[in-house]
Amino acid sequence: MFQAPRGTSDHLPEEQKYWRYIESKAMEVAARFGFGRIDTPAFEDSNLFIRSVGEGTDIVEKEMYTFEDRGGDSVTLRPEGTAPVCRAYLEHGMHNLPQPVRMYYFCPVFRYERPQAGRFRQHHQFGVEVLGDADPSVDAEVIEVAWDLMTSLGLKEINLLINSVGDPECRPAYVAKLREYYSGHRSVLCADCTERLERNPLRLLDCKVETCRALGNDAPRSADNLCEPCSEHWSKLLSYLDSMQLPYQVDHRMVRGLDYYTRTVFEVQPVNGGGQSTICGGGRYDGLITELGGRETPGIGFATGLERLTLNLKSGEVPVPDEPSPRYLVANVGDNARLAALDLSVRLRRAGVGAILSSGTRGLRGQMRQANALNIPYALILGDDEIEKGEVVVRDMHSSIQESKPLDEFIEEAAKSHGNSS
RNA sequence: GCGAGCGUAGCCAAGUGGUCUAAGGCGCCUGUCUGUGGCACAGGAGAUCACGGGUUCGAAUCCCGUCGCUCGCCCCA
Repeated sequence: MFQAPRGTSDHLPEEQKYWRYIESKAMEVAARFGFGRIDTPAFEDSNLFIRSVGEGTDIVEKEMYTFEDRGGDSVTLRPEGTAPVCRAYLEHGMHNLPQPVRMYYFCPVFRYERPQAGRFRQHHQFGVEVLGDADPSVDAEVIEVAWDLMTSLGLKEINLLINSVGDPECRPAYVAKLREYYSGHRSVLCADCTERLERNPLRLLDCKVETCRALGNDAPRSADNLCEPCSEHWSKLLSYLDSMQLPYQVDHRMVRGLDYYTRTVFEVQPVNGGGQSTICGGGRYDGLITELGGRETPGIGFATGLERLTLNLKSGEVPVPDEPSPRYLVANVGDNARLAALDLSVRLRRAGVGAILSSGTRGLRGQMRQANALNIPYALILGDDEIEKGEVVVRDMHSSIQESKPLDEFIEEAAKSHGNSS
């Protein structure tokens, strides 16, 4: 038997209500904030991601689905959503549009990782990007989009964490300072952190080993070591967030794994989250567009994982509306009735009304059971008697009240009311 | 990539070497109710016990490998 590849999963019809729910809320929020949808290819030139995400990152080093196509070009299944959007911005000359350009996307993303709860090799993201405006009010707006989405989804017990990681002006000095601080405590660092000290000192801050955590408390803080412009950006952002009354917490330990982030970074995490709990992450990337060969263009965005959101909706017992069932099930008894039932269901559908033909190989009893199991509000019954009189029995499955109606009259009424039916 | 646990019908599961031609529950189908659902009762279908190999007179049960899932690390949505 075949099974879905490791780390991938099927989203069965019974799961779809969560996806529809998230998609509809996200599109609603995006529309409210003036974002336009963009869809980009599932794969891109490999160099796009190597350049943007960063050569030293785990994503590029060991997680990309990279292969040579039949023409000999190296292509990569999209491991994140921001770089393709930036590529599209450049390719289509969007700097000629009114700035900033606000876009959102839904897309699958692919990373070759070890699967775990909340971590997959193919997962799906909703993300937004704002390109062409460096003002901290844009940061505040994007953070508001993220928070607005989380709260409109009905998620509770979540934290909004923000930090500033500076820019190429001030970050090197900060990293050096950090390295110096930790070097003084080399003897108590865990093995991983000793390694990190050389490769990526920022990562020392979010180590989970107790002794390293303790050191992190007194470590130099990024937000205290910003250059003048970054510092001004940071303090303005904080004042905007305050006036917007967003319940943020500054987290000096938060660093993010993609090289392109500058200044503002933020995440949304469940209060009682485990290892892979971040449900939303993003930040500013003012250097990314130039890295991809464009003129200097600031940008900021975030992405959320639909699978993780779904997990949180379920564990938080957030009520999610059911997918609508068809309004009618057409039951039938006897061979003549089967044809008449087929005809009736066709006429209803062509009139825009949801109807399914029940399996006539079952008895009426079985067909009623089916209507009940499928949560269909009305059963229509056709038998020899009804056909002879040109009528149909309409049974309200909720109240169990049923009545005979002339067939044509019924179809006309059904067609008329389908717009405002439940 | 590292460490650990797990894998019995669509789902949840009992069973830890012979009594397993594998219990029970949910769901599905049928009947009681010959043209009427939700309840109840009865019956039925559905499992090469993840896959492959080994040990043994005998394996769902022990051993090895593979695949997959889960948890922690790493990383991230």
